[in-house]
Amino acid sequence: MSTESTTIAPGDAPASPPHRYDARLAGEIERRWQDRWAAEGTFHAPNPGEPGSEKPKAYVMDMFPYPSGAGLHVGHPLGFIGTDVLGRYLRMTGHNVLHPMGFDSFGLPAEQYAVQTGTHPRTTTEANIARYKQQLRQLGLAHDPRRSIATTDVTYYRWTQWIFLQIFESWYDTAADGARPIAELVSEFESGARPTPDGRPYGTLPEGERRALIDSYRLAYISEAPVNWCPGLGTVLANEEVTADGRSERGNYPVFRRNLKQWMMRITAYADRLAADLDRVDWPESVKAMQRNWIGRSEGARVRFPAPAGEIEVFTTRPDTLFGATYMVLAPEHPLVDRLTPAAWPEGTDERWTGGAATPAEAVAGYREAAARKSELDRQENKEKTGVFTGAFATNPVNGEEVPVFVADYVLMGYGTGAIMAVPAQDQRDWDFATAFGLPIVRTVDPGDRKGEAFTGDGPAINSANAEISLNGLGVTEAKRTIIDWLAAKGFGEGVVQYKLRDWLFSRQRYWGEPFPIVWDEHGPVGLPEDQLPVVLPDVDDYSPKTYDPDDANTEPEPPLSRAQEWVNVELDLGDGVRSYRRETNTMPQWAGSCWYYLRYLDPENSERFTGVEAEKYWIGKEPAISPVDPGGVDLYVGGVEHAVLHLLYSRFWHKVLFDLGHVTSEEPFRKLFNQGYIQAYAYTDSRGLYVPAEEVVEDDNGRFTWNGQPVNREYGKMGKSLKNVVTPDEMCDRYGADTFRLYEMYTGPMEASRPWSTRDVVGPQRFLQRVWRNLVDENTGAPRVTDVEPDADTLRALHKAIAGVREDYPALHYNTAAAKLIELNNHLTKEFPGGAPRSVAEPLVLMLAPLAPHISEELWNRLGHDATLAYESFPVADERYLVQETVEYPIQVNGKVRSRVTVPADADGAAVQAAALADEKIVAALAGAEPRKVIVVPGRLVNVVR
RNA sequence: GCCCCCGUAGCCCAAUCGGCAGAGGCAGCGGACUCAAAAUCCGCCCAGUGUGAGUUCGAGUCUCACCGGGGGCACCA
Repeated sequence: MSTESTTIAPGDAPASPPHRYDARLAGEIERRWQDRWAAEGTFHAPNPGEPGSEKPKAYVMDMFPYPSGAGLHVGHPLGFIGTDVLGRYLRMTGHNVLHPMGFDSFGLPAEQYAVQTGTHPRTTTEANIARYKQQLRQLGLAHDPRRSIATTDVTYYRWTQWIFLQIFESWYDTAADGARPIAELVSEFESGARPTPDGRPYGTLPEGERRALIDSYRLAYISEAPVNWCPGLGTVLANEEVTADGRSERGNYPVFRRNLKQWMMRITAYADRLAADLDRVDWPESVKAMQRNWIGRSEGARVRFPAPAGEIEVFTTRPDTLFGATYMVLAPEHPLVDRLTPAAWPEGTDERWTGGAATPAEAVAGYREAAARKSELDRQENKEKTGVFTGAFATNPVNGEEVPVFVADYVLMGYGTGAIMAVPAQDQRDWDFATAFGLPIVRTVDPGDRKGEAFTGDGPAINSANAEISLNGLGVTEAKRTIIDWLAAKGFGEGVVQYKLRDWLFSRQRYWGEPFPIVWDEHGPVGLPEDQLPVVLPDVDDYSPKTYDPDDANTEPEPPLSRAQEWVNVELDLGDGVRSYRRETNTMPQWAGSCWYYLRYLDPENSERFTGVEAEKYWIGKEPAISPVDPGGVDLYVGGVEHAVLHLLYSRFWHKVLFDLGHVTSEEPFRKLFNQGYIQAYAYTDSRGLYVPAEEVVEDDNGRFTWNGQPVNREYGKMGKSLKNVVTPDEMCDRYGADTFRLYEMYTGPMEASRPWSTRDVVGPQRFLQRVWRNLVDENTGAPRVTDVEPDADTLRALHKAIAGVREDYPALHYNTAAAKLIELNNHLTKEFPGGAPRSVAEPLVLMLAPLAPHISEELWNRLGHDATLAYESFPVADERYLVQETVEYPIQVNGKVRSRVTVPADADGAAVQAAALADEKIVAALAGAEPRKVIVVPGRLVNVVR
């Protein structure tokens, strides 16, 4: 009864052919080549002077990641793969390519984990970096492993501290329009070339005063500035760490605006250059626009209005409307308010102006208190104009009118002078206030038919003349120029440029950041000499800052380092004998390390200098051949648009300081910037609104989504653990291999486009690689199956068309279309050469595939008989002969609609094409004997007959 | 409220200077292979470009308005 059973038990199902390119074989190939690249140092980029550096260089770089505990998901490597493809292509076209990777490893999560568990942040950070490196390695990225840096490395942050000292020991010389060493400023004061503010000789000033004077010039300085103080977290926060309703993003604690002593960086000194030099870099217009907007350059005038308590200075962009200034407003915090306020209300004060208070002082105090209590949210949502009269008047300098002075919170202390001249006729905010308070409105620009609102457009000036000057009839631009000249001549004001940009709050009350290379004596901060660097973070028992009752605004930040008393109190000899100092206990913000890492990659082992002089010139020096105003910088910097302003602006600022001081030759850090899109993902919620595993959701025939049979809601957005829709590169490498994963990410769309992740679609790229493999390798034996047959003309045309196309697409970062062209070529091989591809086509195909799918390409190249890596092989070059067609098929349109086609020799001239078109029988029929009115022949494209 | 970007087959995406709307992939359908299925292979189907005007011999592409989506800024004088 027993028979040979042909039933195959599950588990040993007939395996696919032993040498089929599947996930298992891909994995084996990938690990083997990754090991070989590492062992041979394939991607080591030589520095100037080393063999290989004579080639043209290319510096391609990613925004480095923060190594979080969650590891990478499939969205993170998109840009990394994109730069890798470009780098590999450039290497094969004869470039010396630098493609490094590092880690932005200071940061809050490791510190918070330390607070919770007592684990040193360095332990967590290093474990996370190790995991990131492993995840990145499996993707086959051609980084130079010798140049990997982390901002938390002591050998790195030593130089972050050094750069801080450069900034601290400099001042901005507006005459020279650049930073200079502070020692030169001291010399100017000492010699008397530069007088002190009150004229006393510098040498006669007490030391404390001399120090304070010099400190007030430094590019890094201590300031008592309004900051976001969060007692619940025990730290000050950057603006972007505070939510719109005035709470901390992390922990949701109240945040208070408080004046606290903090380190600031004088980025405002560079506002003009930061704005102007945007014209010299190759960046997306949107990012340039955001930076310009952030810097907020506006041209206008300062005008002084005489008042009993002193002049009130205002900034206005519309000095042409001065004759329409009918009142003034000071910000509630304006220092002049108290002096202006008289003891009693003037006779006949409008009741709407007093806020119901008996005296001006009372009204002002009440209003200030109310304004301070208002949350950011109130101010944003409630734009109704409020304010009180100070009881004082000032004099409009153009017409001698007495105008009332108000306090109102729609004027901000932080912009301009904190005071405005109000011109209700030409400013809607002033119009609203004037209407609410019954103030006069005088039109000074002819508004045409517009009534009942401010007119902010251009038009002829009216009502704008005094005994000496008349603006009447002038347009806005002309009127501005005229009145500024008059104001300057009379000493009432002058034209100025104003910026929205503020100085950069640079200190944080945290543990896991760079310590400042600063100690304090009785007079203030002292920069440590270079030989005392690095200042190493001390070990502490408690990593948390002192926290307080979240609602208690009247508390002071106490950084974690301040408790390390034996570290804080030091005896040092800084040149005048051993003395006692206290170390600065704040740490730097996370932006510090990322401000200059692109410089350290150039020369990571340098222990004498932050980066090598020659290396800087070689990799990022100015290249006048690109443009006469080329500022230098990284050739391509790829990252997300979320860093459009802060990181990129801070980095540009530091770079310009280093340039001014002669430490670098380039003027910008990043010559070309590219924002990659995001991989997004669907997430699904059940009827209770809880997220369900996205992987398990299915779509039914009606297009509805269900999970375990129950209907679920689909949302589209980020990938995240809490959304239960994370897909990791590790999973993809296991299921398909890294090459398939790389190809999928590059193939689904152009680099700049955001797009949904779709695991289902990954089989497409996998099938393609499988087909390439099968065309070149026998799936049963693993032996190459290329032939030595001469390819036919069609095949050569297909090959060279692909080469020409791919050579255009790679450098333009159009990887999706490059891949399509390779698929097309491979499809041609599949169809025409079922017995194996001709070697003369197979080899260029492999080389062209290599940037996108490097492991399989290396393996194929090897099996085709080449021992060396293909990383330095020459990229195929198209032969023009195969790109020209012998004949061209012209579509023939009649009135723009295609009616027929004719095929003519490719070298036929316009007349011949026209003759052939008009002779076509369908066209003859369409014309029905009539003469065409016009015939348009577009060479190589089409013919359009107009009847 | 202001500014910027994007809307092309069921889905992801192509389309030089304005010149035949389709390169490629996914899904779907049919077939080959298989006892069967998976995998693999071959073939096929599918939109007139968000809407409405305008310029043009000709518009996905240029202009204007509107609709939808995304992003930035938001009392910055």
